[in-house]
Amino acid sequence: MTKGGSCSGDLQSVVPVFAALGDPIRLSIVARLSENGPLPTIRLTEGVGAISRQGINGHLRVLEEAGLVESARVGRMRQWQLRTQKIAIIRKHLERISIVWDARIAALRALVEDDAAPLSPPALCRPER
Amino acid sequence: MTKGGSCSGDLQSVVPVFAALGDPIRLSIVARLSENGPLPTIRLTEGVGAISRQGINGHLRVLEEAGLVESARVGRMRQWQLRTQKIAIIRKHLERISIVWDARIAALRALVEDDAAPLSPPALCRPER
DNA sequence: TCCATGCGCAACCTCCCAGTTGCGCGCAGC
DNA sequence: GCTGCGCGCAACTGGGAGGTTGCGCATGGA
Repeated sequence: MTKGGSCSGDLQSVVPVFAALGDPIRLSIVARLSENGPLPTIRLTEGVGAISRQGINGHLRVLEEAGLVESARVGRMRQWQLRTQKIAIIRKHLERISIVWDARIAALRALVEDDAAPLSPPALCRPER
Repeated sequence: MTKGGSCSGDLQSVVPVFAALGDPIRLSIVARLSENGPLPTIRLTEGVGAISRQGINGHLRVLEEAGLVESARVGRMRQWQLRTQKIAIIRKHLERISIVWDARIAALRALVEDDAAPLSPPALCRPER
């Protein structure tokens, strides 16, 4: 578990979130929930071309297990709504990756342009073994 | 193409980016590139337990097609480095989804608490048909 | 010149999952 | 009561992604 290496911490825990968003149907579900507010399953099934209710249900389960949506029975239908917490978490991870990378590239560029001794490459984490 | 509905615009174009990040190996590759700077394929193969070079190569191709990394031949090895542009794009999409949703939920909550007429639900996009 | 290294291409295999279908149940409305 | 709508569960299936193996080529160093 913690053997994955690098100091990314719990980065691996957000893999299901990215995987859940990496599907056109699921991403459109998230977008529709964001724009139209909470919706029942049957409402989400309409508007997605040529896919059964059970197919949509499977996608909703994936989104639910990833922590991106939550649901509750309202009468005889199940209402789905977004949860923005996981989205905030992956936004933070992405921000960190961008910042660390840009800083590293800037440092490398400075090293090259200053023609300094390129030995001992800078390492924010570990020298990769 | 433009039939997908909702005013999400080019949201579907970032699906491959999320799909590329939705794999533990690929996400760890991105993290290692972010932390350790540009690396050749053979270096990325080490450190990932029990997977062949071709396996890593496949993942790198996926990341490349998603626009998350780019590569160049340096001598007899292929050097890989991050591209932060697509990361910035999906950060923007995620930010928008969070903001729109939170605003909508806040408006709904205000409607309920003010006990106003709950008819004609607010719609930032379209009333979902 | 010769050898080791790192990469690219192609074929092959395995297995997981997206999607369908069928059926039954619970709730809303008449 | 009865009927219809929306949902949940289970079994089945096809296709594609992930991974390996084998081979050949180009490059760098002795």
